[in-house]
Amino acid sequence: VQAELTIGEFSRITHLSVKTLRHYHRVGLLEPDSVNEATGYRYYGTTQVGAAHTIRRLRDLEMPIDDVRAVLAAPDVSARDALLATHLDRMQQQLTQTQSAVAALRDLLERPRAGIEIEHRTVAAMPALAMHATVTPAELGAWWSSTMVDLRDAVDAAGLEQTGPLGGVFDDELFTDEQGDAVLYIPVSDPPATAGRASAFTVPPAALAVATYLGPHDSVDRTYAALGLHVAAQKAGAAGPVREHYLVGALDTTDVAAWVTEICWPL
Amino acid sequence: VQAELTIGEFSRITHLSVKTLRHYHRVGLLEPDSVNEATGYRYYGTTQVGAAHTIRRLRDLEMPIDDVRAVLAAPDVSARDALLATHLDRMQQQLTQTQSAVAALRDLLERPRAGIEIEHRTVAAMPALAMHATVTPAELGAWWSSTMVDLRDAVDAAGLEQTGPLGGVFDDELFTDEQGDAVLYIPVSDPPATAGRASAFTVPPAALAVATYLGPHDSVDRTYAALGLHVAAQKAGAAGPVREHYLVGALDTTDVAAWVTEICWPL
DNA sequence: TTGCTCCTCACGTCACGTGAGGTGGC
DNA sequence: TTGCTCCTCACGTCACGTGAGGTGGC
Repeated sequence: VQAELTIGEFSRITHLSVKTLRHYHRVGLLEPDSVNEATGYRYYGTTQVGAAHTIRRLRDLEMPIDDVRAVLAAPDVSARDALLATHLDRMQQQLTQTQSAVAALRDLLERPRAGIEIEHRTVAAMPALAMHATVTPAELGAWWSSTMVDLRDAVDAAGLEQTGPLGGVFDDELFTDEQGDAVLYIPVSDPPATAGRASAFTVPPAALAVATYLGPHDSVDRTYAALGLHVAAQKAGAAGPVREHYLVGALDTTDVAAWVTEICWPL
Repeated sequence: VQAELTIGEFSRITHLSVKTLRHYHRVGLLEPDSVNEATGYRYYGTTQVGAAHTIRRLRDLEMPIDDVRAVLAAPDVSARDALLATHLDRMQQQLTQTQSAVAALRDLLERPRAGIEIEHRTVAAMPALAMHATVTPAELGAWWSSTMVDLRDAVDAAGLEQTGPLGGVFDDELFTDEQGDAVLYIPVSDPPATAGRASAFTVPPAALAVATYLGPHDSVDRTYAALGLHVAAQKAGAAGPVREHYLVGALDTTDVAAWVTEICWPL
């Protein structure tokens, strides 16, 4: 027979608030050992303290409750550790994003809005090898970083010669709405129909307003704004997806300050 | 006359979603230059792009909207920078907390639950100099760190001699509810009524169950749990606030692994 | 004229916290 | 018996996102 604790006792022992314990019961994360049917009183067993501690630790790390449930239900230590590792990876990514957000803020406040030069350019259709995805704005960053590497590997594996800089084509909806198509491509002279997860793609011809941006990708929105205002001033409506050309990018150097990106707004 | 942009154009230019822009209008964070009364259409001015960028940067750093509003309304650069510095401090604190939460998780998963030794002890009343506060659990950590230093300074400034280790008394409500009284005290033989923000305090006599905890304060809940279960097993109800004695703590060394804390649960 | 853009309104999300109003347990 | 503990239920918080249903602008 195991000792049963009231919710108040269990709260004092685990340092989880009574409201929180009731919430965890409601959502099925931590069910009391027994509940008195007549009174509704919850009774916790002493062996539940360990689970409570695990939950507390994971919630301190802002792991979603559904994921916490999965950790508690993990069949063995290696499955559990895999779930934890995934979450710690996510946290590491967030930290990286926060660091670049701080840098972008500093940049915005300190760097004078340089007069951004805008050039008009007409480009012909161009054969390329590409990877596509329909993503949300939140997913775009992760997709962009990983796909860039995958694409280069696919081009290398197919023994193709790159005939121009890596580029991307992005639906407007990716910025204004919740979902849109994204494409990353590498120009090659004679692309096969498919190469691994990549496939042949023809970058369409277009008239573009182009501005060049130097530095990490996080502050690129300032260049977008300058371009967008320029185009709007010309009363030209939206005429298709925007493009980016990575003249110097993540595949070339880890020094983000050395990155050179062309932003292209269709006319 | 300044060019006016529709919400869709402004969205593409600033990379803020249309839904987000409407939300910012609703809460008065970023009001369109003009709104057509008949149709409700919002029109943004080109000069609002800068504010939009600032908002975006600050929201990327999870600054609450009310604080963002304050930054935008700051009368000068130094006032603005002060607000930003406060937020960056908060973020730094969060980062520190996250790091210790990761350590605490690792500790929980890796360190075998050592058989915690519990001692019963009866203590007499003891004169001390103390600082009090009514705080929420969320505030407790920050209050604890800063007050500890303030209290030591007050004792030093009053030229008093410390007669025992720094200690704390904490209401149960701090763990089970949303608010409670917290006290930090330093035993001294003959305390003045007040010394700076500190005042005389008599640590009440008590019968205590005591366990010693080695290491950073983040994993202290495991010792609380062992003590609480021990006391519950003896069918002794809650008999007043818990106490902590910091035999080795933040005032003594920055090496958190060397900290020694006695946790005292009243009987 | 067509279809694209814009609108409002009510509700959902996430992990709880708040507070009213009431009952059971020691 | 008293008052302390526990209960439910509905709503609030925060920063938006969702989706229905409808209208205006080029």
